Amino acid sequence: MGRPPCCDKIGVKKGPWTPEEDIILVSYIQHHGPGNWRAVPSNTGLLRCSKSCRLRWTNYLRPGIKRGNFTEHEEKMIIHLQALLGNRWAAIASYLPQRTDNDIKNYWNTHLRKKLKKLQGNDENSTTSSSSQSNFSKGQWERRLQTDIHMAKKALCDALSLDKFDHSPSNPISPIPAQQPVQGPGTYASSAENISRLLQNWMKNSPKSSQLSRSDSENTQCSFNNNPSIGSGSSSSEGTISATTPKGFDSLFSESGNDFTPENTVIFQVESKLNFNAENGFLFSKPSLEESQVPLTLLEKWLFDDAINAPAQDELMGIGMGLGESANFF
DNA sequence: AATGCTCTCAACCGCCATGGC
DNA sequence: GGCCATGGCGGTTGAGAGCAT
Repeated sequence: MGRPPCCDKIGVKKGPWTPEEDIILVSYIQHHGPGNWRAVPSNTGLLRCSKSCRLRWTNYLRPGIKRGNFTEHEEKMIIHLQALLGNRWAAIASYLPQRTDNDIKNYWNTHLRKKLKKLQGNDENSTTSSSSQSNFSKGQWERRLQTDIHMAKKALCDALSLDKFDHSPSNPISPIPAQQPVQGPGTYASSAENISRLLQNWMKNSPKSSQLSRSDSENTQCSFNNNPSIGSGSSSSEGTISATTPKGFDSLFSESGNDFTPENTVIFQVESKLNFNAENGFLFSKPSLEESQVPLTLLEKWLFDDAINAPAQDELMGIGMGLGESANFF
């Protein structure tokens, strides 16, 4: 017998999501939080399979997702990380806040791979199918580990400079080192604007606009009302910062979503290596890579000691293989 | 204006990992 | 330890938009 489908295909809708479906999904998650995807279709009445709901949320509806053109910095990051990690898009995405693995994968396949190919063609380097990949097999796990260690060091170094961190509510996601702030709706999915409009009325009647403080096993949360709760992500490196906003649910998609009051809640998805904790400052969280096998506390201590002795620097672009490739690329 | 081609990216599919029983 | 349900990930597809002819 073959493996049963993830959901029975009868009566399951496929294809593009409508704004109405998006609203239903978002409002459900607003109340229940992401997770238990199996229950989502039955609880919401959506004629979608659980996987589809999860994908729609993680790749499109989730707040904090940056859309639109990739910056040069992001391009470099992707190229370099791809050289180091291969096509492990989820791992790469964990280093690029606000970008989904799907986005990165698409961008790689449609833009960067082409660019690199072209570049390699100019170099008349006959090692097609990306020389980085052919080299990649050698010492693969060492490089991965090295990458993670360097990233972890960098994150820790950033964490050490606590005074640099802006705790003001107007900067809720500043733990993301040297990254752009969470984008407003301008860069949010265009359909979100439709949703936002549709939600205007919905919000007015919304009962006590959805508190999102939840014990979500998937995400690490910290609230900005001095009630931080740090959870341990079971499988994701993403952290979720839930903060309050006067704009209510609408602020998920509004420009001024960074204002906070205790009345309403907005979630910012922060794919950061750091979790802010009002009590401890920062908690270091391991990268989402499965290769982080060392118990975190030991690694933490080691990294911490090392970070103190080593000057903080932007090591990411200068480590591992493929650096020259990346550098020459631009 | 019509047609065909190319490109983009949201969504799907299938496999694997994990956790609970 | 085996089975099952569920979530996560990477590869792939296909609809639609944009562009060229």
